[in-house]
Amino acid sequence: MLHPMGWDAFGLPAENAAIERGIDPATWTRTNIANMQRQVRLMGTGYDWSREIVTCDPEYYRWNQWLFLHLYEQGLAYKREAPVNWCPKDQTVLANEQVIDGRCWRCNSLVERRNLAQWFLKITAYAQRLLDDLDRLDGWPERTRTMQRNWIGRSEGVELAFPIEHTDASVDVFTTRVDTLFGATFLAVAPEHPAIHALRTVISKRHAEEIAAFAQSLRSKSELERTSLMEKTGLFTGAYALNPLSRERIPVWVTNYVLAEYGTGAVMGVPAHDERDFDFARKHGLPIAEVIVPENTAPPLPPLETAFIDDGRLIASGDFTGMSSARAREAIARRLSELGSGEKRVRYRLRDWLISRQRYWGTPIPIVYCERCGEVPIPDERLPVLLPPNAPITGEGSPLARMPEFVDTACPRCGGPARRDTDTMDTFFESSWYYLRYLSAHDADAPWDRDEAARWMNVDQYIGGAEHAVLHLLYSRFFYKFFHDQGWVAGEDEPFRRLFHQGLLLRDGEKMSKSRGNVIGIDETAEKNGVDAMRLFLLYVTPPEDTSDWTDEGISGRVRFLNRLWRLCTSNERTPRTERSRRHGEHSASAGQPLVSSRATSREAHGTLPAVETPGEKATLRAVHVAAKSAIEETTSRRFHYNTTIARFDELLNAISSLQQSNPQSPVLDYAIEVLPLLVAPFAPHIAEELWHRAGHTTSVHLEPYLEPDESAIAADAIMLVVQVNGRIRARIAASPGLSESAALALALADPNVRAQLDGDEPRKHFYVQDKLLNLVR
RNA sequence: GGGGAAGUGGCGGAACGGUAGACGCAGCCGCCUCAAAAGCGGCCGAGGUCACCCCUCGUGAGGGUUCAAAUCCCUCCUUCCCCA
Repeated sequence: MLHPMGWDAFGLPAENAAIERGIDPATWTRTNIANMQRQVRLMGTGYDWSREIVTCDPEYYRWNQWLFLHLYEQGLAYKREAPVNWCPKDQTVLANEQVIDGRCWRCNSLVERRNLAQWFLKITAYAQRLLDDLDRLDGWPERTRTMQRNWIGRSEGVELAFPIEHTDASVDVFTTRVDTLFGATFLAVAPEHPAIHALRTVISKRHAEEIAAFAQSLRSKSELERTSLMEKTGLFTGAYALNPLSRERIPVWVTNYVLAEYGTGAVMGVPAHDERDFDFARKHGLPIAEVIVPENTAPPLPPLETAFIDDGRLIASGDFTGMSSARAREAIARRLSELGSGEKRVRYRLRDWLISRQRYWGTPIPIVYCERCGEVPIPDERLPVLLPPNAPITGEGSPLARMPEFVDTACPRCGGPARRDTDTMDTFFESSWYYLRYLSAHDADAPWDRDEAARWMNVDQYIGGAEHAVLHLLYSRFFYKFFHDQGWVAGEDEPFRRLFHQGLLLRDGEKMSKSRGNVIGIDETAEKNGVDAMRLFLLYVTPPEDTSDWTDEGISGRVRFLNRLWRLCTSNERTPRTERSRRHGEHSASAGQPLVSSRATSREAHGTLPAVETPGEKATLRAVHVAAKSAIEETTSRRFHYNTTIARFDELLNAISSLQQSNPQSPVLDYAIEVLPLLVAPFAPHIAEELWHRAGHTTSVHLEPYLEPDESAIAADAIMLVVQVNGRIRARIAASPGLSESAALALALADPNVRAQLDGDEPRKHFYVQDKLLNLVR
């Protein structure tokens, strides 16, 4: 098993520390990593630190650059102009989540949308594969797969052209509901749509000015505002388009709810059968033409109160009248294709991944701009392009752009003067492939070794927050498919076989955060309660997929558990080991040796079970093996509900306590106490190791095979048969296991309360669950 | 607005169609102690004159499927998440 640890170290927090407190991002990051690493180790985790990676280390990010260049070579990394969120004061782009109510999250100035040349990765080239392969990821939570499906957003429809009257121009629209084409009563285009330019010849100066002002007023609005929050508004352009099939003349409007960068930037307005178009048409007095009616509807039709968006049967649609929506979609698509006016198309909601950041603390993009050769990639052997130290980080504009010693360089192709790209990469770039770097953490010649990748990949169990469902987890899948296509990884082209989302840890019902001041100090809490108690508590409060709430009272229960464990194990030391061994010679290897010893397998090592005579002994032996079984099952099933396993440990201590009182000389007591450290070792590693050594062992408990649950110890030697009459419990009868159906029936019918409930009747039917329950039906 | 998940004692949670509330926290009673803490033992969903028998009700609300439902299905309410 490979269980490594590393640090996702580039990104904004380090840069903000530099801006706010003047600390060098590299120093700040190193200090934090050192402290966090110390705390991770303090918690008694078992990572392979020889494979530790740090993404801001040049030895790591040079491979970011290397991968970028290979993507570039394949045409999967490209630069183009794109509208971005731009803060005019800070002179930088902002991510969507950094724009709050249209304003910069930091300086509160109004954010503009600007066209800037940006680097993109062509994730859309993998859209269909990313979608299809979700079906195979059955080790992933269904909700995560659904989210990715929705994010990719495949839709099948028709792209068709509406010619603009009196011009050579036409406007393309995409629709999944081409069956409603005869109901189009207007054409809605984004105010930034390039066709607006072509309309110049047919629209008046007054209209043109209004449209320009309208576009300007929407410039700063985020997508969310325009499509959902704002009222749907628009302006008539003065131009008309022609419906390609009906040849009907429909007005062209600009609207705020159609986005230029989305789809074709224009939609056909069908008010009768689309809610947004319905609202818009009502507001602006546009006609509402019904062309789809529910099956079995006879005219006359009542006027529509809302849009009818379901499939139905076509009316008032020329040759297509009478067809079902499904048939009409096919027929109309075919006709449009014959006319050369449109084609069936598949579109995805997924957009290419914008990776440019005008920030300092990230991987420099390994491209230079040469006066003579243009855009030139840095050759592999000249990597890495190092991030220069002492950057002027002020929070305003790109720091790298203001560093001539970084920007001015020589063209790797012609040697002439050239300028470096001053953008850095989105930090999701490095997190999309780090899992492969663990395999060859110190390889100076390649990002990872192909043989190692063939041996280890893919990741058997991946654990991460649900907030990455459509970010990190989608990008990683895209990268891995690219690696697979390059032949760099073998086997399946999916990186993570099984995925588990852990929940958050809250405090007082709120997310722990420095600004709320409710963070628990790991050092102080460990000092006060001990690391083992912290570990047990975290596992015990909640199943790991749920959000947990840290409480100081809650942890006291685990402290008590550890104290009990300690007392039980150490009190037994009063009896000299040799004496005990002589007394219980049947299950100890030789006098003076621990009952449990280090051997190759659990079966050999933890060997023979002690003889059981009393119910208390049976219960204790059973509790030992039930606990072991729980620990193993929660692990192998990948359910990880160790809260139930720890409850089994509580029960075990309860059983041992009472056995200790009733039968202090019992060999089962010795056995249980011997294996206790072994059982709790993965959960409370420190106390387990100490108790293990105190019990006379000289090797680590953590190198020992886990206790193999013994089914004969788990099997109950007495059962309680629950007898129901008509589904209600009427008796509990003690019996021996292996009770036959007829014997169970006889026992039940002999019970006075059962007889009373049957009131002299014979049960008509009965249902028997072996050794558990008998339900009699009157 | 659409999609998804979840609602169980005072609290965190068990119970993957078969004894609802395991285990812990908090609380109450007792033992120990000069006393307290710790520890140990007991009680702890609601109700019927707790007689440690037995009965009734009870897993957000209402309906359904089933011999049997916290669990499966439908409607509604609430909360959270994702998307618009």
